[in-house]
Amino acid sequence: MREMQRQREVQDMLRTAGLRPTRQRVALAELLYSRGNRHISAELLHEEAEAADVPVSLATVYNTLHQFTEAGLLREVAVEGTKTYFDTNTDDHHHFFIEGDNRVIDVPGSGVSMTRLPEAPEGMEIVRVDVVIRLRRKD
Amino acid sequence: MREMQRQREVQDMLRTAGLRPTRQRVALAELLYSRGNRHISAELLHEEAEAADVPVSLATVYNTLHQFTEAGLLREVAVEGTKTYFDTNTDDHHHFFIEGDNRVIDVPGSGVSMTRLPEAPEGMEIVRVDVVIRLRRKD
DNA sequence: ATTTGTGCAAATCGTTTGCATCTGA
DNA sequence: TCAGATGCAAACGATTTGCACAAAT
Repeated sequence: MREMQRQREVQDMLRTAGLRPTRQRVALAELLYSRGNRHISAELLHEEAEAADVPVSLATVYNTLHQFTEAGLLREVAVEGTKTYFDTNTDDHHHFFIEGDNRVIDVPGSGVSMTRLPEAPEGMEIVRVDVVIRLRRKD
Repeated sequence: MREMQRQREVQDMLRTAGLRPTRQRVALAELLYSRGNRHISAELLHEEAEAADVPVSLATVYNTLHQFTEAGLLREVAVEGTKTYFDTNTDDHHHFFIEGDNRVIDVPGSGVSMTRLPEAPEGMEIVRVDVVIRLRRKD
């Protein structure tokens, strides 16, 4: 069935990234990548895993998210606040952040463009430019 | 002397913002605003206060920073990482973030400009746009 | 006098770490 | 076999909170 098919894909993805496809990693990867782009916190992913009958410790969820990030399968989103979000979309793109319900969503298409990026200071190079558009519910 | 002059200015600033000019708040405001624009963490401000012989508890530093922020005297800078930075420059401007030494600095002038800001999703309005340019030391 | 702010210590939250135990190649 | 992964619980750092005390109007 479809289930096994997806597992194999995920395993290959992990192997390609140089990560052993363990039970937990495969399960987490499936949760992450089987529903389009997501912006998820460690805690929420942990809950989803439990709900899906995949017992994983929170520590392992953190380890896994960081490994995926280093392997280029995820991207950390720098939003203010204490929580860290991981984005399954690693392409160059920007984010809306909804104050209040603390949700992160992608800016569709290339809705932002920058003209005149400033020069990096002496001896520095630009790693990435993050744009976060803070939103509030209109009342 | 100059010292008292500055105190009065700061007291007025606080009163105008609707905050009682208490000993601690005046002292913290002086530290914040007497040396040009700063990007400072609660912990560092606390240390500076101690060093300046103004005993303030860390809790009060946090309270004060948040009150100043609500009053529009400060702006929280959304950089990833656990620590929160407060910026004494509340104008519209963007930031460099130096990975490694976790420093935040202002992008000078209006070195960045955005064309085509995306529309806010239905029922939402844009509060602010934060741009963080991540830098790494060139090797 | 009344309201508002402060200090302290304990509590909380998200995240990381140490280490003994398991598991996949 | 055995390097590498996992789970657990304890450790951690930053921030917050509750409450008795102190200071500002």
